[in-house]
Amino acid sequence: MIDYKLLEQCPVFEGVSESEIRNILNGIHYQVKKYKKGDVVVVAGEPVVYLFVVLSGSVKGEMVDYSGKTIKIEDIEAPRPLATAFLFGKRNRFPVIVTANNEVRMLAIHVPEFLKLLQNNVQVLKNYLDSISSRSQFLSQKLQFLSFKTIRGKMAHFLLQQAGDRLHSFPLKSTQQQLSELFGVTRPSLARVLSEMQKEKLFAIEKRTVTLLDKKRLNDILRNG
Amino acid sequence: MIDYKLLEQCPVFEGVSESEIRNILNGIHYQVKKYKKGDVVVVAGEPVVYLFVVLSGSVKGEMVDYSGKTIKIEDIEAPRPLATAFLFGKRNRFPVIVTANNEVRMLAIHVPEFLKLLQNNVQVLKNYLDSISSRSQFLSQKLQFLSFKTIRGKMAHFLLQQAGDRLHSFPLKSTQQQLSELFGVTRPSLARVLSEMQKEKLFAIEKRTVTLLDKKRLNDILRNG
DNA sequence: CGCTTTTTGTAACAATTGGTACAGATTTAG
DNA sequence: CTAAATCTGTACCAATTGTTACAAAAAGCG
Repeated sequence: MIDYKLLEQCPVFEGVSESEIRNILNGIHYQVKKYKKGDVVVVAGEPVVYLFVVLSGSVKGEMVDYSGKTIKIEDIEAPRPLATAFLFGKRNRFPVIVTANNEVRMLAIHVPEFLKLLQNNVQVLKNYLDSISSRSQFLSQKLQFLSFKTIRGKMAHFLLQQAGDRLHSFPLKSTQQQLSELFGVTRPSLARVLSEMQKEKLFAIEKRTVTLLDKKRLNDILRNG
Repeated sequence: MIDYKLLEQCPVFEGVSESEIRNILNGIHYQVKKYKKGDVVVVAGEPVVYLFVVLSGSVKGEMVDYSGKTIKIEDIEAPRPLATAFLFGKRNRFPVIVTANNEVRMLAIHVPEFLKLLQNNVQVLKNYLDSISSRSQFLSQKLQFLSFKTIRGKMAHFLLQQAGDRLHSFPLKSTQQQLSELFGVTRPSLARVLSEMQKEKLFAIEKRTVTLLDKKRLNDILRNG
């Protein structure tokens, strides 16, 4: 049996009532697949032909390197869906190998059937579009961030973005350690750059409060490094 | 008048015949907006409420920095659509300011209307899903690529990916210059690393043909740098 | 308040990459 | 085939970041 109540929590079915979900699923073809602990659900590189939703239990996604070793990426528990960003598009193949952590049941909807579902239910369509769009927008912002090569550039970008409409001063929520992880650099390297930039009167940090002193030059850094 | 024939070339309407496009558009509300050279079509940060498609003329997208200066990002000519990745999702705001390069006519479909269109026409739905999914997949791959910090890491990743199932040898399509741009590094830096890695017998390049000599160590580089 | 833990500032040296320049090799165009 | 254009290999030094280590400052806690 399918726990329709639980599926209300699934991003794809968000805002759809238990009874509606029941109706929706009755209108299309789907399967419930069962896996035992250790079973391979999908292999990396395999084309995505089903929308999988974990109904009970949990699975793990692992990257496979070229020598065959695997590194765990994430756990996916009920009622989350699998690889929603890879149902369509040119490279619609699983980026990871998925295996069952324990006794697992999965809802499997064939992609053409899912397309029908999208056409028959606006809420699901909106959910799905929001989901993959948000992901894309997140990636896009992340990428923009990484496009600044120097720590100076990342810091200038970060500060100007945080400042936003606030005039010059705003509180800094994260520690140097957290910031350095966000930037993907080491903590001492970040501290050194912070120190240099403050000596140059670009900004001042006092008691976790940032005051921008020279927005013009901070902007120049974004362009010229 | 709308040039329906031209819209066949638009990614959103790909595979849909001229007459069908006419029918589709007759079934929904839309506007044709006109702009003169220099007119601002949308401002960066503004919520995206219309799907815009350039019907004639061209527009340009520009980034606005924090001091108000703009940098041109791209030109969009008929019959291309605008900001398709930002119609939905949490941050559905224009990332750029769009202004007309010349006399421009734009097809403007309100997002709720576009949702109807997606429900009424499978081909358009598939086109749109493919389009934003491909974009997301592209960004994802780009990010994974950038996650390798050293040139060695990027090179190892690139070679192993290119190799794929091919055993050890494969032709190198791009020049060092192109590769260095893909990696976001300078050409001499790439050449130096290539030279070092070949001295270490990791691989050999001869006449644009790559031969992998030590896949095991290339994999180690991916993990440990 | 006093103690512990976390955060920050800083230094010295190593590793990596960038910038620039130039000569030889290769490819392309005519 | 020859000349021009492009690509490649390499060297040198500057700039940036990583690594490791340690002490001072700040924050959290009983």
